Amino acid sequence: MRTKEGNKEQDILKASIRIFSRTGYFDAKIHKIADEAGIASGTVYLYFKNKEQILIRVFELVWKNLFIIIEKIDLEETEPVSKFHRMIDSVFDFFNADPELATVFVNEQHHILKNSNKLLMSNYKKTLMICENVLNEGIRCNVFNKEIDSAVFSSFFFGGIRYLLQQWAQEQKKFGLLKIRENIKKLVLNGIAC
Amino acid sequence: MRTKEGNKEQDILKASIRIFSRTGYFDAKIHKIADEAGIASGTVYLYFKNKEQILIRVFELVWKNLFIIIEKIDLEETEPVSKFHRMIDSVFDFFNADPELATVFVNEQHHILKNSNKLLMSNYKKTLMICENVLNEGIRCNVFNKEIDSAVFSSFFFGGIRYLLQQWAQEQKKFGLLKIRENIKKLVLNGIAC
DNA sequence: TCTTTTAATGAAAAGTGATTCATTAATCAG
DNA sequence: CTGATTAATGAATCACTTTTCATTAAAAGA
Repeated sequence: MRTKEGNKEQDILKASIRIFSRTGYFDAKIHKIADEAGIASGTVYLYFKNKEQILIRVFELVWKNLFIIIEKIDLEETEPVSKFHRMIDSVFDFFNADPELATVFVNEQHHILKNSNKLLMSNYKKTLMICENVLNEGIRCNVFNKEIDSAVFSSFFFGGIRYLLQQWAQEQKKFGLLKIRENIKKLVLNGIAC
Repeated sequence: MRTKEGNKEQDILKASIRIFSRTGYFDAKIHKIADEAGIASGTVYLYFKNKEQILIRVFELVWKNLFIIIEKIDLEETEPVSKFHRMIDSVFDFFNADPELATVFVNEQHHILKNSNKLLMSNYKKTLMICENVLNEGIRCNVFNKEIDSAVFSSFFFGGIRYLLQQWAQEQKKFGLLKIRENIKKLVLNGIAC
């Protein structure tokens, strides 16, 4: 019998991320993705049920990886402030390694949240929960301000990082991610007031 | 001759915001928008060249209004910190008045930035510029931290607010916008560290 | 080598929804 | 009341993409 050569599923995912980041999900045509992956358009359907499943798969993988990263840090560190530092560093490292993935992650999130699947949402929520807990831990230990609401903080924080990543990945890339990272840490920990 | 009754352009815009916020731009069908506006689908094309122009119009109006609001404050206040407070308050007030608009604004921004038009971009950039200048002013007056990069700050700040608005407008609405607003001010000005 | 089995292809079908435009409705001026 | 003018309609068209599937290609085992 004929055997599969290479890993077409991987190829399709990689090609999709490239095309999605360039044109956005809805302007991304299966035909283009297939071209980019070096296969025929019909072949895509041997590996994915439909176009939407490709996007869902991308997000599944992202949130699975983010969860693994964040959970590891949560278990390894004890101090809320150290957790905070390492979590930011590693999220930035993760996206730094793949700017196109960052763009897709940022831009298509709302589409995903509508048509969410359970596996994905579970990792998404678990990850956000860990972050919220870090803040609550810090408040208990008296290293974080009692008056900050952890839910509001998490949303603001994630949203801010999302947008910065978008800016960085999409066009400018003027400022390095390292500088961004340090600025955020400073801003969040100490505020902007002198 | 027959005369126009009511303001169908307004009706279409209002209906579009409702439909866009509910389903997202790409799943929003002209047919549905027409239904919601109480007109026939063909009528939409008497007022807008195509579907995309409706979305662009929505963003034009938002950024025009935001610019007016922000510029007014910038001219009226002298103190960077007071500017900061009033700007946040009024942006929140603006979206508080129309949660559906907030959702569209947050979710479809990336689509707009791709197919941008000049008028829109001009107000968008001018508004962001004012905000960046407020920070720079503050740094000069020694009320804001010298080590914060104003471009990074602006992006983070806007992104954070965008995401919070989305969370608030879309589903939960558990936390009131007022509480969110105060939390953000505190967080940004003083950070989370004790 | 020949058969079997699975992989891959890409032309064509099916579906979709944006947009057009011939037609109808309403209003006004004379 | 009639003709002229503009507004509105919505069925039909058109453009376009996803998805299917009959066909072909490649590999493995006999």
